[in-house]
Amino acid sequence: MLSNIREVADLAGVSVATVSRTLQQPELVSPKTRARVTRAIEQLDYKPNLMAVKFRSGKSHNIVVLVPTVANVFFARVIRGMQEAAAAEGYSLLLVNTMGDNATEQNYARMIHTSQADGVVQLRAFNPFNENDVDDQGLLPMVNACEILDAPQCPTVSLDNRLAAAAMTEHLVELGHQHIAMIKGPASSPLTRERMLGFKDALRESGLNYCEDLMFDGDFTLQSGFDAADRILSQTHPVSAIFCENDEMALGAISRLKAAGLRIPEDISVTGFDNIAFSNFSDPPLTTIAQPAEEFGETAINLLIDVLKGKAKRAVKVILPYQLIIRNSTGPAPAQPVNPTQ
Amino acid sequence: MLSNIREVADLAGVSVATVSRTLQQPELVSPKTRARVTRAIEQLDYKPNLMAVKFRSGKSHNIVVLVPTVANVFFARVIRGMQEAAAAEGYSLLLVNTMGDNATEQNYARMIHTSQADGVVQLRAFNPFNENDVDDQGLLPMVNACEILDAPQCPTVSLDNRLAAAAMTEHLVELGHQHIAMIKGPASSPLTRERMLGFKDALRESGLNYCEDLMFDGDFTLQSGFDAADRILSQTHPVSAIFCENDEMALGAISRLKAAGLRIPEDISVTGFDNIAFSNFSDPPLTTIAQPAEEFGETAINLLIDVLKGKAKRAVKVILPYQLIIRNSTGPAPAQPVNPTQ
DNA sequence: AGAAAAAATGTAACCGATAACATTTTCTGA
DNA sequence: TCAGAAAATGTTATCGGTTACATTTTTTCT
Repeated sequence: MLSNIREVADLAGVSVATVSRTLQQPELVSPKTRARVTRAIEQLDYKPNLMAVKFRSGKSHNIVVLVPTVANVFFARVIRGMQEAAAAEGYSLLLVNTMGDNATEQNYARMIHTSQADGVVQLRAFNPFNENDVDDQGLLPMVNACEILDAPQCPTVSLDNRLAAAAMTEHLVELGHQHIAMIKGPASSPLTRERMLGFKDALRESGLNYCEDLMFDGDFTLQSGFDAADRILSQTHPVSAIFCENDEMALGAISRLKAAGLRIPEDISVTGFDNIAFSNFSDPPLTTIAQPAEEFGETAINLLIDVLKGKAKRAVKVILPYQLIIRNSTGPAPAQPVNPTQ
Repeated sequence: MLSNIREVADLAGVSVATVSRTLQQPELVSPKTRARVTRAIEQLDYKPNLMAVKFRSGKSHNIVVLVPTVANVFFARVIRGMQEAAAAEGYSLLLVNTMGDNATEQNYARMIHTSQADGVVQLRAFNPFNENDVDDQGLLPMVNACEILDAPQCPTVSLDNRLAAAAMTEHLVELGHQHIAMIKGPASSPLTRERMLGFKDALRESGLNYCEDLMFDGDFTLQSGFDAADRILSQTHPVSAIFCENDEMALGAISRLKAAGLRIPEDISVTGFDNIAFSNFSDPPLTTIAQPAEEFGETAINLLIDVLKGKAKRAVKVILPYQLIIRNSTGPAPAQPVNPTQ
């Protein structure tokens, strides 16, 4: 059924080497034999066994992608970008849903040691490798995307989250907001820390006080945004705006705020981060920070391939641009901020 | 750096076969030698080269997953289910974003011929194989999930879309709706046809007329739902409810309807399909059909592994249950249906 | 104890391609 | 025309495991 290179060689009346060359370096084969071989290949519908090629070459042309969860809309876009870049270079993606589990990540990163994959793209700021895994250039076969992992041995593609968060905060401050709550991502995510720092930066620059009581925990899901808004409503500090660390939490929060009869943005402003498709169709459409998600994926893959090909001499850090998208979930601060216990 | 089986054999003072057996069928090796080998493996930190194993065994333990687009929230959940089932059985997923392109799908399905993958999970109703690809049981190394592909040679896991659509329609009819528009998916999707048939079934049973003019095309994206609603608003037939073939289009439609000043469900009811997370946090929360997305993925993978292991004697068709989830996007039909040109 | 059976281990072919090296063929130029 | 260079092609070891088969060791039973 499946023919191999020997059958092709026999049918074409040449040696296996000639068949291999016809496929790999056709310029080394004379036109006539090349034609004979090509015809034999077609006749037998020969397809090289890529497992054999990969085994022999020691290159699997597979890339492990460690994603906290594919259910996240932003990551879905990043993955799409990776897909395309990888396909263009002849690489396949082995997608792993890590659910944020370090042990799982280390497990899968080990696929490199078993030659199942050549490299890893990590979407979380966790390093599943150790010093022994660096190559001759001193680089890890890994690229870190979206979140910043403090590993000098690997290229990173990210966004200046601190600056972006500051820009968003300034937008709120300009609208007159003085009581801004924040719904954060999990504490384990450096992204959360960066965005919080940007938030603080902007408050300080504006002469506003940072209030620890107005920081609420979330986990980037709709439900967690909903729950955090619930907690915001049941505490005593005044609040006129909520800065959410991603769009999903913002949409969840809006859902809860509306259920409480609050109008957005008249009573309270809400902002997101990521600019997922839903944020443009919500009521109201969400003010958010656009990230070039597909480009994140694309860049990550290309950087990794550079490392794998030994083209990268040192770990570059790529910072992609963000964009503040102002829609209708933010408006002028109300005369009287929301404060349920008043 | 990376040690191979021969080094382990040398260190343990046994033959390579014994090392291999220690790993594959330990019961064939005496406890003492097994211990010696195990110690050598640890000392050398030996990891079998899985590319070699896969090549030799002819089984890649890879599964190609053809997804129209990972950006679709429903598919993201299905993929998560597949991930887990695959990992549990030692398989890896090669995810391919086909963007609905037949040529791309055939290309990637070909990974089976090049021994890069053992099987395919197809989330679209397109068969990238031909009759030659069936195994000795007469089965294709493929499982069809979500949409029903009319291929008797491959297992299918789906939902009774026709029945579910009918149930949803009945719900609207019971609320008194007599002018129901439908926003469909792409005509190329059999799912669209099934849901439309269910819609028609229910109308007929209720003695209502089916009106071709109230069928609108979409492509399962938010934007297409928005656009379709726009078209609904600019035509002349009265409409009191819109049945959308998925949640994303429903949310897009709601966005457009609200922009026109319509209240949901007081002026017009809207329904979705899939029960994605967003549908529970929208304003209003969406009445929809819940599908067990993760279970789809899980079942698909398990069926495929059965086929690959030769355990499946014939192509089974699994029908998973749906559930009508009634939220606040549907309500009693208004006295006067929406009809902008009136 | 010794033969037969069972268990443990070893030897080496093999999977399918690649590529180093060897050999043959074709081309070039005096 | 013929030596030498260049081009084309062939031969074969090799990648790292698995496994059929051969051989050796241990156990069992009379």
